[in-house]
Amino acid sequence: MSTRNANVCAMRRKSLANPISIKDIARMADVSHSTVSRALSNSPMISAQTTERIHRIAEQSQYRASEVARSLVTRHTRTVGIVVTTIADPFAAGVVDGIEDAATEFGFSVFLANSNADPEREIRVVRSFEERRVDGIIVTSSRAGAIYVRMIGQLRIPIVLLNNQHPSEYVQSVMIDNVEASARATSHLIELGHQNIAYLGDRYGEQSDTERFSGYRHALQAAGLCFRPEFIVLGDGKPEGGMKAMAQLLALAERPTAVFCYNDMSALGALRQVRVAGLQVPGDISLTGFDDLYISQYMQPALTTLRQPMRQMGRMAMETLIQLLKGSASAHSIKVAAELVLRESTAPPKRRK
Amino acid sequence: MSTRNANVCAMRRKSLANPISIKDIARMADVSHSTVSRALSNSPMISAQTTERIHRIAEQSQYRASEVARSLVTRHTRTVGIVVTTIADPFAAGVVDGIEDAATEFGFSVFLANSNADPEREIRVVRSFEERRVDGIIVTSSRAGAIYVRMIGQLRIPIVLLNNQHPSEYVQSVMIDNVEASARATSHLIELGHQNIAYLGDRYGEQSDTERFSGYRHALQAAGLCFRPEFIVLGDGKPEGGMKAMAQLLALAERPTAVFCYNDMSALGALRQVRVAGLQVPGDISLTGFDDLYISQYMQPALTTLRQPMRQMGRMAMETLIQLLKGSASAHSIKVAAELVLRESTAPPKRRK
DNA sequence: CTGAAAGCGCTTACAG
DNA sequence: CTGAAAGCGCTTACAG
Repeated sequence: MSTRNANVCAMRRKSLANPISIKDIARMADVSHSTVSRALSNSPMISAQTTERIHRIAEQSQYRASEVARSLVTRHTRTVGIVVTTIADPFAAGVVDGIEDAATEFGFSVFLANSNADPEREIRVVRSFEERRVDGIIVTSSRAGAIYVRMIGQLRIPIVLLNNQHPSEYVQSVMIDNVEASARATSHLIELGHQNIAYLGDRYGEQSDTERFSGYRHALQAAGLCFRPEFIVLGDGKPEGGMKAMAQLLALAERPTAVFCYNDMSALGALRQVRVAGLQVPGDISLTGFDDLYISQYMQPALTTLRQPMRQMGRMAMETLIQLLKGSASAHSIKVAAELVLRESTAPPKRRK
Repeated sequence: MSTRNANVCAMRRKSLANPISIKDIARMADVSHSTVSRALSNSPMISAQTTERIHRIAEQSQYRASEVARSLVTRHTRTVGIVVTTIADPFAAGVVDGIEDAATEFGFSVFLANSNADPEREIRVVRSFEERRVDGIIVTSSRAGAIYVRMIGQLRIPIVLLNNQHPSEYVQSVMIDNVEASARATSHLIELGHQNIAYLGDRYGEQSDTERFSGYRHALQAAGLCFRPEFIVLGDGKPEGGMKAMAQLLALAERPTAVFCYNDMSALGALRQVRVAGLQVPGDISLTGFDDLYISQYMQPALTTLRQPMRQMGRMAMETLIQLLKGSASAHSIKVAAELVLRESTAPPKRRK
């Protein structure tokens, strides 16, 4: 680098690194920096006149108060840390959208971090949030085990878990009511006249899978329908796995007439596989999903599914956190009900027995 | 609240607000806090012995260095602010995923904020980022006008724009090459034998729409095909608008045999509308999209589209920012090529003229 | 109503 | 190799 370039760089760096401070504007206004600080926060201690004058000067000189300096003395940062598996997952994105909305409303900024489903990375992320001195943490759909939850319980930072594995009793959480919802969707299928209903689950042993499966079984049992092990088939929560699992179902001597899918992504794959096999939904097979992703209403046929109110859930998590920060006691665990959204992918079976 | 509760709250607050500091561990180790600071950053000035001892003590006492205090003295925060329209948009989510990945790699944390396409809110967001003293800002797909871009150009914080309206020459940017890509997709349709190709655009006057339309026209012109105004129809970038726009096309006396859609979401709606009309894709009409969202490969039929490498683009934006921070000059504007992904939604027209 | 002083938790010259 | 001192940009008792 030439000397001239080096100089330019140095100048540039300097200008970048030295925003104007409270002292600068104190000098301009010919008052102490305490007065500036008070005026800028509209303290009643300062005369209306000086307050206004200082505001004007601050405005003109494009002054931006340093939140980092302020945080050091106030001992809070007005930030939240959010950890998601990956923000590319539409469910996570919906939740974060809701959190961000509420956070902004309360004057908080949000740190976002992906765990990539890697427990070690998740721990590093939480650690970095501690160092950033976030006021609170929200973790979404973490699969990190019970050990980790205990660790997190010992955290000195308030935390709220959203749709997490093993929320434990030590932390606040907001969870979708999986078993109730799944039972409802299964009952819907039964009421339509289906007797051979399959469950297309998730092979990764998610707690949500266990719960949804449980709701499915309850509904079957309540209706006096027998449980058929060959109707239980496992995907991976994504279209790819849904296709493979559906292929297994289609290969059966006696095919189910309806399939309850673990989530919408699985249902998308299942639907595709049915088509590949030259069959129709819901003509030959009815399909239900879980989540109600934005695209599900545009699937062909539009998907009947259980709607998780992602944005509201995110909002609730943020609001719970705010309560925690204020020290007011609030519900330990919020269960939210999914809404059954009836669309085109479910219909009565072709021939009743 | 009872007195007892109040006490509990006070204790709790205290424990939350007072993490252990460098002074505490200095006391434990019986050294000065300067020594602790140096040992913790593995300064060669400190003996291996003391360094190790201090590390052990810090570990045991769960010490977490305060990034906020550190930031105050080092004058950088190792944070980036990202502004997206809404993180619920799958394109934004993909980009943020890439940014986050690269950021973590470089030891940066990311602040995320939604602008909700509201210029005022966008300005507030940027302002809050300034106060947070972020080291840099990345703005994705902002529609905020040229005035705003100028304002942002005067910002003392390095900024990089991704797929933005009017990037201007004052700021770094990474942009998809819309016109080249669109021309390629249109040419693909032409090579298949289509002569009546419609353009289903976006009514909000996005620059990307203008550019994609331009690529479409270039390709038509290069092939000597005449441009038909009635084949230009406007959606809203979402399935809903795609449906309506496609309905207009289907109502035409002479229907197009292929439709180039502004983006995948529009194509999803268009596809649905074709189905509603009892027609087939690609049998009766070929369809192409833009983006290659995750779901596009699972559409029925799988969508032929132009792939924007969202994660890589996010990564590039972050890397550009890092370069900027290091003061090294880098390309002003990076143009990235979209990849034409051939799938099932395009085929030769039924009857050639 | 205003100012001087102390302090938040670090880093980093400056001494020794 | 280690420590005392100054300072980053704020807020907030304490005086006047």
